[in-house]
Amino acid sequence: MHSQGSSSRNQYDWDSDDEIEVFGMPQESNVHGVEESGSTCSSAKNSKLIHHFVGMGFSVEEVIKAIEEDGEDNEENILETLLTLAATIDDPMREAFTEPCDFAKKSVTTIDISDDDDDDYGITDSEIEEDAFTSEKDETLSILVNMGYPFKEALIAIDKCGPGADLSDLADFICAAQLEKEIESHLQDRPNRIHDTSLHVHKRSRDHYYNGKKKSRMCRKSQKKPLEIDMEEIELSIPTNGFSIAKGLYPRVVRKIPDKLAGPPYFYYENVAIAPVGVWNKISNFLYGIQPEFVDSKLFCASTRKRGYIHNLPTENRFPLLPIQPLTVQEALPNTRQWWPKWDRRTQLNCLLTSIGAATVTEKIRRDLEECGAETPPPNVQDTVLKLCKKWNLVWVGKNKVATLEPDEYEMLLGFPKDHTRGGGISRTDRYKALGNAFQVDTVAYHLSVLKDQYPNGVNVLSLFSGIGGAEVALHRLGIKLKNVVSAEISEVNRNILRCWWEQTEQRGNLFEVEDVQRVTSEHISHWINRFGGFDLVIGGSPCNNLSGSNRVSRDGLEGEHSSLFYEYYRIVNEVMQAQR
DNA sequence: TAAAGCATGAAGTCTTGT
DNA sequence: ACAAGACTTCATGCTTTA
Repeated sequence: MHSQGSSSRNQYDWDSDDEIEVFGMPQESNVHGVEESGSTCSSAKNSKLIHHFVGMGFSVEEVIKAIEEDGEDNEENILETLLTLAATIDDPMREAFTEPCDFAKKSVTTIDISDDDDDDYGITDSEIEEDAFTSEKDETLSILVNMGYPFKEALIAIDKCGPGADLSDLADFICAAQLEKEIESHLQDRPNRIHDTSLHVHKRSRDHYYNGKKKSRMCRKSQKKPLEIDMEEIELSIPTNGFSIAKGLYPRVVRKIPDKLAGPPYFYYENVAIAPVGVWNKISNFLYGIQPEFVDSKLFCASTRKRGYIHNLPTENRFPLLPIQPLTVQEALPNTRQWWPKWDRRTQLNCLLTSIGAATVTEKIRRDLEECGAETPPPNVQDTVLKLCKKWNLVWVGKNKVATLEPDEYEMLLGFPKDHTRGGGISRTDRYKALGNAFQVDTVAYHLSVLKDQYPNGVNVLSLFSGIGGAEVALHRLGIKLKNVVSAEISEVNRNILRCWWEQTEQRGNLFEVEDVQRVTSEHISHWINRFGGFDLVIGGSPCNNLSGSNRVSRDGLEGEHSSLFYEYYRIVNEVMQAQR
């Protein structure tokens, strides 16, 4: 092997003389979340209204005030009042909350990297993210989330009680809201919840699986210890793939990692939640029987992204990236707010895919709306327009005018630095593709946050199917130093993106690039382990091409041409686990 | 020739109603 | 408990344009 280019980068050249089979579609990850949060309002209609407007990004106080002013029957006036309030009141909290992530403020001193020196990375205590804790709201939010409370519910509690409120009051507020919701749901579908007290995960119904989680969360306050599932009792057959994500449970993992797998080295695997029947079951069986954690990124940003994660990381004491991203489209893309018609009740976007809608779609919408002339289009037109908007993730950018998202909006929503995928000879089409395949950074970072305390001096990472470097960006934003990163990525444009980011952020560690995971041999792995003293984390999401519902042509399941690369992930993880345990 | 534009459903999950 | 309808999806491949 030889190194080339910058001194901080080594290019491994396995075999110089043969062609490369092109596979590979990287990945990224995500999450999901709480659908609705508790409300304290007594009137059902009032409560619904409050939810609606809070979902749009207004604070509970503002909404209540507006409802009192305009009455609960006049939604249009309420919205106007709220918009007026938002425009006139200079709310530092809101500003802090909606401020786009600032990635460019790190002052990193440049330190020479020596390829030959494996031990001295010249890493000093970093000031990364130091000034992110500027807002009291952010800090309070962070503490609450650390305590295990859902973002959205914590957010509403802070809005309601004020950021300076006593933590116990905030916690009480959240618990009360959760309890209220729980009771409500029990009353509504009691038959499905009879088996709550038994935690046998092998029940065939998704509801039962979730009920177990729900119970554990609900009881957390009175009984600190989370419910644990005895691995012996788990039949490792996952009932179905979907896992009823819309139930909106915050990621709370009840599964217990067997002792043999607990502790480093850690691995982290990601793929689409809604895969063909049996796929997750199989993946789970390969990855040591660990159950997937299904999460929807809508808890962490303004767009949905339902993904499953299998890992052996601890789940206690996770914390989110700061600043927290806006959770509504209207906050994330403030310029659209004034054009958002009241009959379009979307507050979050659907999944960001690898391609965008055609101009004919937005043109049709414009024409349809102009033709009906009225300020409020008739229900059938509303219906047609809404369906298209949801299908193609369109946002309002003018009167009767919708538009597809721009690549930089993809970047922001997914938690990447602005212009992360811009320039360097990359086409717009490729940007959409790369971003559509990427991790949602905030989501993955939430899971990886537990590594920060454990590795104050940094981590050695084996990053498979790296894509545009979602894992690396997540670790970096967490302030976890990257000592040695071996990154396998088949796409040259993606490798270029990661390398540019690596250099641009002045990483002090070493980046090793590998083109094809299939070329990674046991010898390579042994070599790296010897050289670095072992990997701390093996992370990656194997290609989802053949799993995704968007694929109309070759949704062939885990054995598909691209998705079968999962077995490469397993092979490599397994080698690392064997070698380091 | 590379990039952009565009049309192409089915498989599951989730919701709602009975 | 069940059925029917509503809803969403890390995409592919052909055609057109620059």
